[in-house]
Amino acid sequence: MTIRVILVDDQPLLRTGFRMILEAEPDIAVVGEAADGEQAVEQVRALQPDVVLMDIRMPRMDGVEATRRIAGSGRDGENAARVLVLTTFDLDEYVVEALRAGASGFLLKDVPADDLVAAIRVIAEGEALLAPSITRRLLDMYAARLPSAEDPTPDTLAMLTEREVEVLRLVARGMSNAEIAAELYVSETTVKTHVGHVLTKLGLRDRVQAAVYAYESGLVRPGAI
Amino acid sequence: MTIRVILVDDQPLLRTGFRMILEAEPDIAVVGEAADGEQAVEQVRALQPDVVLMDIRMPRMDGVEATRRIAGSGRDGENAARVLVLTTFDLDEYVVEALRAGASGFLLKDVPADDLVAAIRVIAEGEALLAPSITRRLLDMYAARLPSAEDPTPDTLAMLTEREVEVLRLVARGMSNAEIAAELYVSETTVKTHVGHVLTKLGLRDRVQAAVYAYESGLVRPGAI
DNA sequence: CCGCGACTCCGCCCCTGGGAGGAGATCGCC
DNA sequence: GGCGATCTCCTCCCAGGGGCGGAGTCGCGG
Repeated sequence: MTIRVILVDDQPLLRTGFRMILEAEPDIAVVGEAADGEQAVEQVRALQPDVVLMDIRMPRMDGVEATRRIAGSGRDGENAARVLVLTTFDLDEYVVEALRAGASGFLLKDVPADDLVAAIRVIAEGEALLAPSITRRLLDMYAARLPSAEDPTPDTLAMLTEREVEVLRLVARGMSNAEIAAELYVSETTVKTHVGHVLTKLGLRDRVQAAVYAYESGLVRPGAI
Repeated sequence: MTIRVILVDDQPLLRTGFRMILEAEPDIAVVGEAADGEQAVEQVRALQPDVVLMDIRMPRMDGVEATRRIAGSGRDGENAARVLVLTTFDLDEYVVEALRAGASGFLLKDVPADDLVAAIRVIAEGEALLAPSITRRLLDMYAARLPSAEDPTPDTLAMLTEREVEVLRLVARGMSNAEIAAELYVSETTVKTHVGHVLTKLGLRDRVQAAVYAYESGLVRPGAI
């Protein structure tokens, strides 16, 4: 059971290099090459590979979009090709976008040949694999995102009184001062006071920013309405 | 420059096994052992290791909490020990919790000795590393989060023109009409027109509701700012 | 007891925001 | 060519939002 691989990179030399590395492995076969995203999508459709080695920076259609087309098609069709993304630098934007696009792996181009081959085998089995520096970044984002969700008290939010948080929640539901007043059985003036306090305490300008802050801080979250 | 490691597991036999594997490496030294979370935290404080090999299931204080204490202390103190979590099963809850707690790595206990040693070296360098099956799960969660953002078209949103969506995004970042105008190089009047169209098309009253809608529809999501 | 913080309420003033209504430019499609 | 959609810009109007200053009640803790 050989692993069918397609190489996608706009530099022919690089493709040749990878091909030589991979052809040396008995269980891996390079069945196709592509120089840009559009070709890649066509090749994948035509050749039904197991793994696509994808450069992220390419002309015509970039690697992210190509990854989306290829990996995304797995939802309807059964056997989608797994995409292993390669890049020279570990630029944030590309990493995040590629992973969201459904890539199964992400390696830097300076990866040792052994690691590349090992990565292809892992990915062909349906697992996933990231370069350590990227894993680290992912985990950082992961760790950074949740503290704010577990205890929705990112410092500044802790300065608000109970009532102010209550008002902020209602602001974040798009309610006007009058509506909030009716909801809380207080006068509109009182609501304005609370809103004012929230704004000054959080260093915000208007209720729109307050609503945004409520979502960003995790105080309210999508779907909770 | 040897890597100082502490082993944390409630099974003495397992600790001995790991110790034998690691002591065979010239650049790794096992400087301590602990049988539960509380001991682990003490040992880390006392011995200042580089890497903590942590079992996730333990009496007294579980691995997640211990990880939180150890990795979390890195925010104030400078050199926090990196935590490499080990587990028998790749149970979702533990994985997610441990990663959120700040673990730098996650491996299954059936990992080959070579891989374990390699993982410790990677983590000692400040990078991160996950078992492929866990990487896969992480990416799936990652990718699963986006589909709703890829087609942010809960019917009504589809009625907006490209420009209107663009304006809506900026409104959802708390920007005023004047700021949006500056950002898009158009007049404030134009922005007001677009905002007005967005409101009427979506059946909303003001820009606050528009911002809320942007979050609720998945057009923008927390953390994406 | 007195101070302090939280919550409540008032009036005044100004500015942003949003509605109404119109208009010119470009593009693509019939 | 004509038509619709999109994007752009304008004026007039006024209600709501937010800053500012002031003030009253309650409960807690020094």
